[in-house]
Amino acid sequence: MTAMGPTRTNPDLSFLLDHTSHVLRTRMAAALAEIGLTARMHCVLVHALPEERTQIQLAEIGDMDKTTMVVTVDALEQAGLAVRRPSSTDRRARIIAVTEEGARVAARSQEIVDRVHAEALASLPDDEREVLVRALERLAADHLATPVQNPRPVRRARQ
Amino acid sequence: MTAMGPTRTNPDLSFLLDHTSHVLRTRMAAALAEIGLTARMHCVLVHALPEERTQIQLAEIGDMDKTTMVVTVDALEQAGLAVRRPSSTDRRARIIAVTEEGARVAARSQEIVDRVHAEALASLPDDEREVLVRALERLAADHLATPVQNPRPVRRARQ
DNA sequence: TATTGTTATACTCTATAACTATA
DNA sequence: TATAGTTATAGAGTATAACAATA
Repeated sequence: MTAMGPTRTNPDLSFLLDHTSHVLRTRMAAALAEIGLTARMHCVLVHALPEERTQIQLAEIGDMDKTTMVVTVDALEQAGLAVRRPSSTDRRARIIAVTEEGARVAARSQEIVDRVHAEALASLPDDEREVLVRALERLAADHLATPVQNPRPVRRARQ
Repeated sequence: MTAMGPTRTNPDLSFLLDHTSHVLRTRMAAALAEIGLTARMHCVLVHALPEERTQIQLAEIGDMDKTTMVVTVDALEQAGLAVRRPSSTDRRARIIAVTEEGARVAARSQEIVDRVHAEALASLPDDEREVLVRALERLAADHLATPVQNPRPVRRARQ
């Protein structure tokens, strides 16, 4: 959200992407909160629904750490939307099984997500809408596909 | 970075904006780190340069908290790029004055910012590039102008 | 030895609260 | 009373380390 410079000839792509993604995220969080979900809970729910998937597989899909997945699945279990089931093929792994209530909620949350996206896109002229999505998909697939590794802080062993 | 759903008919605008803004941010951080700057330091530097501005004014421009501005200005002072000067009109306020070295660095950092943006935009076809920027500007100005206030956690007084 | 999931916690980031000096 | 800037720190988020069970 930091304005990267006052130049008017060069569009501030950083600001535009940061601002729009941030505001859309707040809108999405508010809309999903109405049915008691976070974006992560929604993500896990909809990807656990069509196929038997383990926590690690769901973590990869949602680009979460496995420890973040633990708390997300905890929240889904507490809400009665999913349960951990032992995998039949790997006794270390847990399948995340969506409950009936979870499936109903997932349908509603996907409607909410689609509606929030559609509302944003509907605010654009038809021609801009299509090109925006195509250009973002191109950036995400090519030039802005992979994060650059920035130097991380060291982490000491726990006492 | 959480995929919002598997629907192929509805583009996942959340993912596209989150992913592209995140990756661009890592590229920008890496590029600016080569001359010892963070994005915030760059932002304060370039906006302090053309005009006498106080910390509060710079905080508003960069959408930072005033406490975040304190540490950012601390970093600029330690790097010898800016100094705090008392305002001649308000003895509470501090003008952030950019040093000569700071002005040189600001010119270089603005080049870096423009280059990183230009590289991203150059990866798109000409027609997509223009429309992408126009559509993002429209979203940032209209439908995605203002963050929605999500319920905040309470904060107790310190002991 | 490597991997899944878990717990505990170190670390960062952000912003609130409290404070001083001044308006 | 309100505001600019500062300090201290609460709280959230994230991710690393260590571990148990299993591959």
